[in-house]
Amino acid sequence: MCDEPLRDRLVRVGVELLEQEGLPALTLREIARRAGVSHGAPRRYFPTHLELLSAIARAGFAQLEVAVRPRPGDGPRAQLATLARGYLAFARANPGMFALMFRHDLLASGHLGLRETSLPLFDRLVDLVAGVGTRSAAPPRVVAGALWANLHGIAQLGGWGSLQLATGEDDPEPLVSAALDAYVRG
Amino acid sequence: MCDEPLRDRLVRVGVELLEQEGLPALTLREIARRAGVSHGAPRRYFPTHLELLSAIARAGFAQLEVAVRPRPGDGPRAQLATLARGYLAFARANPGMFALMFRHDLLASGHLGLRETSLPLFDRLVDLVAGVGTRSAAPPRVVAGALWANLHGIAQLGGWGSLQLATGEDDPEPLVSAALDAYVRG
DNA sequence: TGACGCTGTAGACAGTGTCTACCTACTACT
DNA sequence: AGTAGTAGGTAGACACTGTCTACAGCGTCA
Repeated sequence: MCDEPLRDRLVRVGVELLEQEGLPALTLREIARRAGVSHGAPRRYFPTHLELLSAIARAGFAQLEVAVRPRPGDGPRAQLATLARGYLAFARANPGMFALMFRHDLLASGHLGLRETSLPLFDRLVDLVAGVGTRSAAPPRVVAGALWANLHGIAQLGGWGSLQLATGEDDPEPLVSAALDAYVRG
Repeated sequence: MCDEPLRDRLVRVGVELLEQEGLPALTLREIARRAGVSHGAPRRYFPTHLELLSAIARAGFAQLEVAVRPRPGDGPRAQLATLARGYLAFARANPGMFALMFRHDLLASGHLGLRETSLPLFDRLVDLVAGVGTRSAAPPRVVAGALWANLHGIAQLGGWGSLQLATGEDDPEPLVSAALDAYVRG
């Protein structure tokens, strides 16, 4: 039962460690320790710490993809709302993973798999925005970019309490509704 | 001419180092080296690395306040545009500083001076939003929060090229215009 | 003169990521 | 069957980090 490949085990242990202890605890040596191997072992599969973190982040993008998956039968507007609220809910439920996923200084930039997972997601957002119809003359791709940035900003600023402090509102939901209302037709 | 207090010199050297070498280079020991003192000296003024980084970030917020200062004689709409574009321009011109300012895990949370500088700035945004008039029924404070999150998301995602990759547009200006149009009256 | 703070030095410590030499078990070939 | 080769993991060194503690130089004031 212990025949799980070390490569997979390292990523799995990393995800767990990230959930339990947060991003600063996600050191190469601690991951190796929890996986029950020496600190040099990960090097066999991940030449550098960044590559291991990138693999963990890629697992996070896969989780995110599930979190924003539309429910069957929903129209474009409902799918868009699901995507937006799913994005925020994911960031709220997995703060460490969300922080890692967008810490580009920690990730091997251009790493295969990261852009592969996130770009199709954005394309889906573009399609939904185009399907619902925008309020501005800008092309759907630009509106989708602005909307994504808006959701991401809410997640980011909300994640460390800045938005709560500024607006006096603890729930990010009004902001999400405002963003959706601002960009797409009701 | 060398009578600049070490405390100020450390912050100044830190700001320069951040501009020149980026956030990862901003170690306590390197700052001390460039300030020409031993690595233990900063401890006299900043008990921990986080406190020194917080002081540097506070200098950054002061710079930001200047960057978004409205031009005299402008109406609320123009002031709002100046604030939005100034925020983006600052993030673009000072990527390292911008990254530090919002790396809450690196900053001493609740550090005096950080919230003191950023909250009045947000209040100004609220006033401008209220002055111009919003497109939604949400209170100005919520709209201002959503708009801030939007600008911040554009700055963040644009900073590492994700938005350019997604939208195919290199200039964030269309996104800023879209955000302003989406939230406030033209 | 002598005690006392203030300011900075120097070294130790545990922890990190990376690198290199080695060791072992298994595979494949002659 | 015997042996060479290799994949997979170990162990230790290295330079670097932030923190801590003991100590030295210096001015001030009683």
